[in-house]
Amino acid sequence: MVDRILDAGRIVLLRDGHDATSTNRIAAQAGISPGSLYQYFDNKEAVISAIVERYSDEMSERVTASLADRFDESGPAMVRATLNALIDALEENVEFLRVVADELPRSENQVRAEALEQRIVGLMSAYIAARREQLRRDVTPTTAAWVMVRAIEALTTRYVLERPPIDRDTFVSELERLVAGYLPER
Amino acid sequence: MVDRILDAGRIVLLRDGHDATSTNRIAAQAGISPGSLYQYFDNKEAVISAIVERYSDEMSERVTASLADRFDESGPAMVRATLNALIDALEENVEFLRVVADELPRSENQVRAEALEQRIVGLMSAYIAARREQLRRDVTPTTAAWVMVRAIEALTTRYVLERPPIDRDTFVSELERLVAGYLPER
Amino acid sequence: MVDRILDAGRIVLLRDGHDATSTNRIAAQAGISPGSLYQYFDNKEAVISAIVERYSDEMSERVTASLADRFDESGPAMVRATLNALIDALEENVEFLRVVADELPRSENQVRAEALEQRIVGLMSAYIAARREQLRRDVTPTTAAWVMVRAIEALTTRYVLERPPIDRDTFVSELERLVAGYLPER
Amino acid sequence: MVDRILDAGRIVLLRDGHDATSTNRIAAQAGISPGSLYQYFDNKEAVISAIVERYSDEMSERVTASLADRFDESGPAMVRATLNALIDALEENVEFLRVVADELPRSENQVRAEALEQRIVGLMSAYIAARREQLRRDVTPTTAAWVMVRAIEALTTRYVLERPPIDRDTFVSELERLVAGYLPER
DNA sequence: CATGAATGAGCTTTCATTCAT
DNA sequence: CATGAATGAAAGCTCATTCAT
Repeated sequence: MVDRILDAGRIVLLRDGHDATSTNRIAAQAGISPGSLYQYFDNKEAVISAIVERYSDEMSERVTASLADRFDESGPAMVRATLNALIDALEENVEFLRVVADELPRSENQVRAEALEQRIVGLMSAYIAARREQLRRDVTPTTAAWVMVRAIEALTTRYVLERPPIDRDTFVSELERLVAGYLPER
Repeated sequence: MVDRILDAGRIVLLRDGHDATSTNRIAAQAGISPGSLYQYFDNKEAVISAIVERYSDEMSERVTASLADRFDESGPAMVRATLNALIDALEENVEFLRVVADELPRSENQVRAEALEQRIVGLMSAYIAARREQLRRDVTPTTAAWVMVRAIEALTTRYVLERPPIDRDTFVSELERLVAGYLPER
Repeated sequence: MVDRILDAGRIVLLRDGHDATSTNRIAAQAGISPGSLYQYFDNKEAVISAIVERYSDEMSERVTASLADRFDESGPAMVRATLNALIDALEENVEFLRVVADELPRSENQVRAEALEQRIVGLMSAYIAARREQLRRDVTPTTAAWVMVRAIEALTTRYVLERPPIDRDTFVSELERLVAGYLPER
Repeated sequence: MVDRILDAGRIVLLRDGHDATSTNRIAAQAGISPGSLYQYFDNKEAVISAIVERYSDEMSERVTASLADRFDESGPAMVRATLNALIDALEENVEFLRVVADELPRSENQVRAEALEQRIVGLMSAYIAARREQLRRDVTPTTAAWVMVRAIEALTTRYVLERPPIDRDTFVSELERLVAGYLPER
C-alpha cells in the first residue's frame, strides 16, 4: 500500500508539478481515500520525502550496479565509468530530476539528501585513503571527498538539467580532468 | 515604497520561511494594505523575484567591491581573493542564503539566477581566453568557464550552508587547488 | 446537502441580490463551511446555474401540472389555460423571477435557458404540425414556434415584472388574440 | 470629457466584457485618472448607464432617420420599413447588443430602458389611435402598443443575437404577420 | 479640476487534515 | 483498517471609491 501511494505520488508529481501535488490528488491517483493516506504517513511532507528517497535509492542502485563489474579497473577507468553511470542514471529520469532538484524545496528532502551524500563521501574517503600513496597527502580524505562529491553532484545535475552546449564526451573528459587535477599528488 | 515592500518581504521570508510567506503577510509587515502591494508588483512571484534579485545584487556588489583594489594582482592571488570575497559575502547572510538556496523552488528565480550565472560565465570565459597561453588550449573557454562557475558556486554555497568540519582556510586552499588543477596547461 | 445549498443560495439571491451573492455567504446561510460547498459544485457558476435550473424546473412542473387535466380541451381553451398557468407560475415567484430575469447576466444561465426554450419550441412545432390543416401552411412549424415562444415568453415575463396598467384578463385576451391572429389560416 | 469617458467605457465593455469592466480600466482607456472619473459620474453604475443610454439613443436615431422619409407611406409599408430599420440598427452593433442584452444586469439600465420603451409605446399608441377606424376598437391603444412593443423588441433582439435558422426576409414577414394579425379589426 | 496612491473588505477557491462511521 | 464528507483557515488578488496634494 505504501508502494501504491508512492507510485501515485510520483505520477502526480511528474504530471502536475510540485505546486499542484496535493494529498487529495495523490490519494485519488492511488485509488484510495485521503484518510487512508494518513494511516501510512504522518503528513504530506513525509509522503514527498519518501518519494524522493525512493528515487535516490533507485539512483544509487543504478550507479552501483553499473560499477559492480568494474570494481578493480584502474583509477582513471573507474572514474570515467562512475561518471558515465551517474550521468546515465540522471538522464534516465530527467523529468523527475527536474521536479526534485528545481521544484522541491530542499528542506523537504534535506535530511535524506545529506544522508546519501554523506554515504558517498564515506565511500569516496575510503577509496582515497586506500590509494593514499598515489594521491595527495596534504589533505584529509574526508575533506577531499566532500569537495569532490559536491562538485560532481552539482556539475552532473546541472549538466543534465540545463543542457549547456557541451557534448557529452567533452563534458565527461572535463570532469575527469577536474578529478585528475585535484586528487593526485603532483 | 518598493523598498519598504522588499524589506518587509525579506523579513517575512526570514522569519516565517518561504511556505508561510504570503502577500498579505508581507503587506502587514510593511504596514500597508494588501491592495497597495499590487500597485508596485504584478503578483506574488514578482515580489519574491525582486527580493531575490536585490539579494543577488548585494552579493555581486560585495564581491566586486572586495576585488576592486586587487585588480592587478597575480593570477593565484586574484583567485584566492575572489574566493574569500565570495565566501564572505555568502556568510554575511547565511539565513537568507538558506531561504534562497534551500526553500525557494528554483523555478521562482530561475531566469534571473541563470542570467547571473551566464554573466559570470561570460566574464570568466574572457579571463581564460586572455590567458590562453598559460592555460589549457584543448577546451573552449566557455566550457571551462561553465564547469568552473557551477563548481565554485555549488561548493561555496554548500560550504556556508552545511558547515562541514573543514576550516575556512583549508577550504579556500582546496578550491584553489581545484582551480589550479583544472585550468592551467600541464 | 445539494438541496441545502440550493435552498441557501436562493435565499441569499433573494435577500442580497445577485451582486452580493458570494459563495461564502451561501455557505454561511447553509450552515456549512465554504470548503464543503466545493464538494458538491465545481464553482460558483455551477451553484447559480443549479439554482436557476431548479427554479425553471419548478416552473415547468407547475405549468405542466395545471395543464394535465385539460389535455383534451379545444384549441382556444387550451391556449387560454396554458397562458393562465404560465402567468400563475411566474407570479408565484415574482421576486425570484426578478433576480433571474433582471439581475443574472444571461450568460450565467444561457445554455440551460436556451435548452428549455428549444424544448418548448420542439413541443410547439409538433403541436402546430399536427393541426396543419387548420393552421398556416406558408411557414415552417419551427419558425412559427420560434416566434410564438419568444413572444409569449417575453410578454408574460415583462407583464409580471413591470405590472403595466393592464388587468390580467385583458392581458390574457390580448395574448390569445396575438396567437389567434398569427397561427391560423386566414 | 464625459464623451471621452463614455467612449472609453464602450471600448472596454466590448473588448473585455462586463465582468472585466472596472472603473480603473475605463479611466486608463480614457487616459485620465480614476479620481477624475468621479468628477463626472457618481459611481460606476452611472457610467454604465450613460454608456447604455448613449447606445439606445444612437439606436433610436438610426431607426428614426430611416423612417423619416417614409412617414406617409401606407400602413403595411410603414411597418415593414420600421422592422427593417430596427433590425438593421441592431445588427450594426451586434457585439455591443450582446453586452447590453446578455451581460449587463437589467437593473443597471432598467430605468432608461423602460423610459425608451415608454416613449415608443407612446408613439405607437398615437399611431394606433389615429388609425382607429381600421384598427381594433376593443382594446385601448396603450395596451395594444405595450403588447406590440414588447413583442417586437424581444423578437428582433433575440433574432439578431441567437441567429436562428430563419432567413431575414422570412423573419420580417412573420413579424408583419404578427402585427397584421393582432392590430386590425377583423 | 485633476491626480493617483492608498485603501480594505471581500472575493473565489484550495487543501492538509480529522473523525465519526 | 478504510472511508470520505467536512472542515476552516488562509491563499492570491481585485476594485470601487476616497482624499491629500
